[in-house]
Order: sequence, then structure tokens, then C-alpha cells
Amino acid sequence: MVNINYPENHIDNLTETMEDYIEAIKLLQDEHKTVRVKHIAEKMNVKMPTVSSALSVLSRKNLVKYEKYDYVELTEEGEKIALSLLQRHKAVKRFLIDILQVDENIAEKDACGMEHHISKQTVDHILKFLQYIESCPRSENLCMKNFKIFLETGKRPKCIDDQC
Amino acid sequence: MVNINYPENHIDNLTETMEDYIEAIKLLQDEHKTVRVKHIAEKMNVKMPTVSSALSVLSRKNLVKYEKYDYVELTEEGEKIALSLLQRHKAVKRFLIDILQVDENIAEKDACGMEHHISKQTVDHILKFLQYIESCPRSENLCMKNFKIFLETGKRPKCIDDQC
DNA sequence: TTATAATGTTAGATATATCTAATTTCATAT
DNA sequence: ATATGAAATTAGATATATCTAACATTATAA
Repeated sequence: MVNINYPENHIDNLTETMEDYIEAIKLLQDEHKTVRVKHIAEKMNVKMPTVSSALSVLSRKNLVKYEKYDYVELTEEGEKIALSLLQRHKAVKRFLIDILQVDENIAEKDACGMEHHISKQTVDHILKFLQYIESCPRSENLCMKNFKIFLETGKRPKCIDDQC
Repeated sequence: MVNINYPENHIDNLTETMEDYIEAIKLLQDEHKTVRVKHIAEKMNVKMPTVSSALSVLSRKNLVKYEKYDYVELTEEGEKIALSLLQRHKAVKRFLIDILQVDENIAEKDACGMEHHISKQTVDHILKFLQYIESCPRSENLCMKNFKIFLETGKRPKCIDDQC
């Protein structure tokens, strides 16, 4: 379906690709402290020259701090974007796994794509939904338990004590 | 997050853009019977030459039947893809609105982006979840009702009769 | 401390998706 | 039946994202 209005997360005129680079840099940074072109290339599954050119774009946009041949770092602004993307990613993935009972590897793949296309409101509601379900005072949330059964058997468990 | 494995719906090596054209053609077809380059251009918010070149790609892939200056039609294969995309779109949108309580216009926008990145399993589980919630034998689903309250007030309604 | 290996950049090619300007084809109205 | 305007195509430009090959820099190890 055609989307004329860019989603909020594209407000910086960042392409999905550039968002992915930022995210990759953030993950590598957390993992190794120092980040090199080569590492980004490996994580992104592209060749080094591709990373070079991505970095020059991100530098121009002040999202990474990068001097030729040196380490790569996110700027504060880049960091903010990375965190937002990672939050989206994690929220979606957890939702897919915990609520929709999607297989982990599929959830991971879907989250990768979806994280670029999710509004603040949707992320917010996803997080609230998770919170809502998780804070269920019953030992195990009946609603979810019954949904699992419904998924597996195609049948809605009988209402017992009106707790369906 | 970087996604090395293409999602299933990209199995045909179709870009998101091309998927959007197929979807647009399908919608126009349902609306007007005959579909012209101009209509597609309007719906996609691009100029006619862009549509021309998209059509030549889709023609090569046997997803549209198109002779210069004539009407545009989807092939059976193109139709299948369109239906799958529309199904994803509708499922996601309905889920966002009915379950996550996202505003309709935001839901529409998010669905536009997400529809290209959702696995079969996720769509399937979304549909099942909707079905599960909608087939709730209680007059109005308590779980959802309470989630709405939780969203609005930040507070989980008290458990009454163990029906939280 | 210099030769070699590893890392990184530059140059230039390819593919997609878009545009504008120019041209062509089609439809229609007098 | 043809002139005119609308619709579509072609040509060619631009931007992004990628690649390979060639060159440059840095690190390391003998």
C-alpha cells in the first residue's frame, strides 16, 4: 500500500539502509567498545567500500564521528536514533514471541523489517500491552494460555468460571 | 537491524516498490475495472514515466499483462501477490486498531510499511488472535476492555470475580 | 626498521527508482 | 477526417546502494 507520508522515524531523511548502519554500529559499539569499517561490513553483510560510503553520508548528517582510517563512533544524535530503533526492534520482537507466539527466528526476521515502519504510538501501545499482560495477577495469564491452546487446537477452551 | 535472509514475500525478487505497484493496480482494478498508467501514477504519487518503467519490470516478471498504450491488468501470479499483500495490510491494520488501540490514520500508515515485512506465520497468528478475541463469549471482551482502561489511566482495573 | 599482511579508500561500474523534457500515440470534437 | 489535447513513451539526468579492482595507509612481525 502506498504511503505518501513518511513515518516519523524518517523525519531525519534517513533511509532504512542508513538506519540499519546506525543500528549495526550501536550494537558493535556495545559489544566491542571500538568499531571498525570491517566489523560494520561483516555485520551488514556488505563490502568495506559500501561501508565507507555509508559512513560519509552519516558523517555529513552528523550521526557518526569518523575520521578516515580511525574508529567509528556514533554522535549523540546517532545514539538517540540507534536507541529508538533498538527499542522498536525489541518491542516488536518480544510482542511477536510473547503475545503472538511466533517462532523466535521468524520474529527476529520480521522485527528487522518492521522496526523501520512503526510509529511512536504503536511502539508505545505494544509496550503497554506487554506490560498489561505481564502484570496479570493470576499465576499465569489465562487469556494468553487459552490463546496458545486456541492456536494449537483451533478450539477455544471452554469457559470455566467465566474465565475465558 | 540487518536482515540477511529475505522475508518470504520477497521470494519473487520483488522490491517493496514493485509490491506497492502491484497493490495499487489491484486496488484500482477493483475500483474501476480498467486501469491506466495515469491512474497508477496518481495513486502511487509518482509521474507517468516512472509507472512506465515499473510496468516494464512487472511485465518481464509476468506479473502484469501490458501492451503499450493499453490498459494494465494483473496476471494470475500478480493477482496472487496483490491478494497476499492486501491480506497482510488488512490484518495488520485491524490488529493495530482493534487490539492495540492505535489511531486509525496511524494504523494505516504503519500497515503500509509493515505489510512488506511480515512472515506468513505472523499474519496467520495475527488473524488467529483477532478471531480469538472476537469470538469471546462474553458480551464484550473483558481483557480488551481492561486493556483500554489500562492504556487510558495507566492503571490495571481491579480484579473482580477473577476476571482480569 | 622495513616487508608483508590487514585494513581502508577511491574510482568507476551496475541496478533501482525517480524526475523533466521531448516526442509519439490515441481519443475526440468540430 | 483532421486538428487538438490528453495520455503514454523515450531519452537522458540524478540519487542511493551496492559491487570489483586498484591503490593507499596502518599495523605487525621478522
